[in-house]
Amino acid sequence: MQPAHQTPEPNSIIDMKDIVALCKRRGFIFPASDIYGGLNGFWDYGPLGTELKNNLRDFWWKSMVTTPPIGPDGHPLQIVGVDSAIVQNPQAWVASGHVGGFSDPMVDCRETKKRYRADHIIVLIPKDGAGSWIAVFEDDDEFEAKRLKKVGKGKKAEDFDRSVLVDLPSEDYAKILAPDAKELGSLTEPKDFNLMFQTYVGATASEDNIAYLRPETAQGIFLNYKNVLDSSRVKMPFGIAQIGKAFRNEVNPRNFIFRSREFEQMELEWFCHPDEAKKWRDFWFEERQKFWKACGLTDANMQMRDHDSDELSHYAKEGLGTADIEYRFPFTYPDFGELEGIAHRCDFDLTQHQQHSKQKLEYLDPERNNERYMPHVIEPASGLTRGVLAVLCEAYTPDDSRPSGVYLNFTPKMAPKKAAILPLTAKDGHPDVAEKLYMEIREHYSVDLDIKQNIGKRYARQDEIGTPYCFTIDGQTLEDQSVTVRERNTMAQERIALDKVLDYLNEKLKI
RNA sequence: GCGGGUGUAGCUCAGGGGUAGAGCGCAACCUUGCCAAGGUUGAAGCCGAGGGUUCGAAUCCCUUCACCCGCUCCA
Repeated sequence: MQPAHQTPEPNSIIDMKDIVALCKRRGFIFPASDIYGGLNGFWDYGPLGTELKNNLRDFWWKSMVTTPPIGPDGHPLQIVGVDSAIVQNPQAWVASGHVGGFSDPMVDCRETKKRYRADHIIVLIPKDGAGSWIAVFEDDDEFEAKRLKKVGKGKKAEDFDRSVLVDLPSEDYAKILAPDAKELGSLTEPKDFNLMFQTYVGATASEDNIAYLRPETAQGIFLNYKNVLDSSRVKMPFGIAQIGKAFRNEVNPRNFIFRSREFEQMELEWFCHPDEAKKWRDFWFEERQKFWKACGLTDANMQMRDHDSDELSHYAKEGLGTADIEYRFPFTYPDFGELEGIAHRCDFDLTQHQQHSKQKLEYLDPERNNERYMPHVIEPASGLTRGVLAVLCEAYTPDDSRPSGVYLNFTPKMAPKKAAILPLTAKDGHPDVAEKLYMEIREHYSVDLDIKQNIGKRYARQDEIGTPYCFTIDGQTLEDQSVTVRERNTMAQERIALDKVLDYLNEKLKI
């Protein structure tokens, strides 16, 4: 049976422009260097955005490091934190594969304006030397067959030699027919797009002192793996967590803070015996979904997706692969966008660093008859700033029935302001009582005191910034020492005792 | 990086070769008192930035920056 009224699916009707506008209007997120016209791919967090981001960050840290979850065997997990430098010895990035592999050669087609990965284009070279060279895509037989039929002049696949585009000298480009082009020689020379930001250490800029801003926080953990083992009493299995900024010189930053050039990551590297990798991968799959749900994200907008084998990273080619927790952002709707990746990195990173640094990084396990092994790593890696965006999108709730037209349905844990204290009028002693209450509550929670204008406007303002509770002092307060509590989502009110306000908040914010 | 669109007060927008307007918001005061009420007064933009044409440009031209959409890209 169909429901009488089809409610629209969550996030299907939200326009990102409205969220961006609200974020700027209310002080969540601004374009970086706004007064100079902004800078593509960079964003600043305003007063409320900073609170929101810190709430998410602190919750992650608490659930990972301060009070880690109970493991499958019933014991609490051991997880410690680090805060590593953004600039590291450049050799670290050679070992991690970022210096060599973090750049893609790209070619543009002057005719069709399309852009291709040069290392994914195969050129068919006629064995008899006659006719044009035909560019096709790697591993796309269907396209190749179609293309041959159209421009192959009767030749068959076996009449051609094959070469990857990047292996051909540039003087041959004039003979090549681009994948979607009609004319020969429309491809530009390959250009490298290195996604790592470069800088120079020291006052002089030269090849000798090039350094990079970290493109991920994960390597800072691997670099400190030995230090942590030697200085703290962790033993296998254990985790090292880090939250911090990372930088990627994205070709094309898009979608508000979803893909920006400077962003924040929350990463856990979970080290374990290779035989236990699967157990822990499955554990973290479950655990991480619980986390995002506790942040307010709903099942309807979340999905788990295993990476296809061809999209796996260099470190995850072997092993159990990678799965993403994806969120259905308004701009990806009805599809989903990555929020967190849970990867089995095998022993790739530690092995690489052991080779490049010549330091022994194997683990000597006294609980396994002194077995020496390179631990495997399960990595739940999420974007803090992406998380902020997901939480914002989830919270954004258009509602024509209320004056603000919209409210932010944050969970109390995420809400930048936990409560507002509002005297009904600016006289009759209401402000005095309100101020006294405010002085009490502000010791415990981030709370607003607002006396300006009429009560409706103040409720509307609090709705727009997602404050879950408003306490209002009115005439009755002076008679019986009670206040009203207005709950944001329902707009329903109840009366509670003035001296029970803090208890009320404690109770509501406990979860 | 390519194509298309946009860029005028905090926000949403109108206008348009002779040195800027509205609504909302904001500030103050009066009135009201439980969901953006009414009134008075006021602050706030030199029209994204740079250059050019012109006696004169925010309005025309060029360049550039940012944002949005589509492609591309996202180790």
